Amino acid sequence: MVPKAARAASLRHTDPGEVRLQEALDAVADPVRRSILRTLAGEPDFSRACGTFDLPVSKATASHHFTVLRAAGLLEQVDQGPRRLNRLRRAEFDARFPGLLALVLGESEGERDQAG
Amino acid sequence: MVPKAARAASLRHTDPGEVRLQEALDAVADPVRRSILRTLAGEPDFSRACGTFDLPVSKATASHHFTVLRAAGLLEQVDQGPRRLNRLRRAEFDARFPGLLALVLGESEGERDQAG
DNA sequence: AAAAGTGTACGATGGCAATCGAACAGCTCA
DNA sequence: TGAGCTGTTCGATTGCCATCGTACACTTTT
Repeated sequence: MVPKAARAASLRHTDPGEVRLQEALDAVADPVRRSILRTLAGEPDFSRACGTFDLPVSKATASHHFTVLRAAGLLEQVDQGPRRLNRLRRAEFDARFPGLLALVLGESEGERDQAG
Repeated sequence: MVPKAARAASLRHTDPGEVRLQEALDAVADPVRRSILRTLAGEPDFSRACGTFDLPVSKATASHHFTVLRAAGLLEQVDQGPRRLNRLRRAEFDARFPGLLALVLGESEGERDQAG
């Protein structure tokens, strides 16, 4: 039998070292994506599947955000059965863009409210 | 005669300490604005008027970008005759968002090319 | 096989920000 | 006062991105 095209085929990771500042800033400029990063930062690596995040958007939109974050070198994903587990690429990303991730993770709740 | 409403009336500066991360990232995520910041970083304070920047946009659009940067606490402007001189608020902004400005200023030409 | 659960792909839509030209407002100098 | 310069404001346009629902793909379990 022919090996299955494994769902993981769509899992292309970007080396943080090859990410341009433009892409990194675009990724991090979205509040939903920053929320994902913060949640991830508070949990052990690969302990959170995409569907376990409490996000104010649809499943399709959430999936899109995870794709953007992965493409920006901000997270690594591995498939585990039907789930896709996530890891924040702290060290690698910080090496490429020192301080940027720290700003996102340090963002307090008070600084977030008022949209706009 | 009634004192003129002085052109400077439109010059509202934002204290970098009160800028939210969302606003800072939005400001810095635009390539034209980053170009302004980099140019400014290479010149003495208040030595550059808005019109002296080599930007790929119209006068009206450039004016808009300066307004956004000022509102984000990234620059200080003073009127000198018909000109508006600019100063990069390095220390203040860096105190509020450590490392962010450094990333922008450190962005090399090669990293900028390829749009997208 | 079928059902239930997780996530992606696709096509369409809406809103917002960047952009522009033209008009306006100050300043300086003749 | 008028001309020339600098920069802002205004209204309109455009392009892009976040968003959505639906359909599909894969996995696990029954």
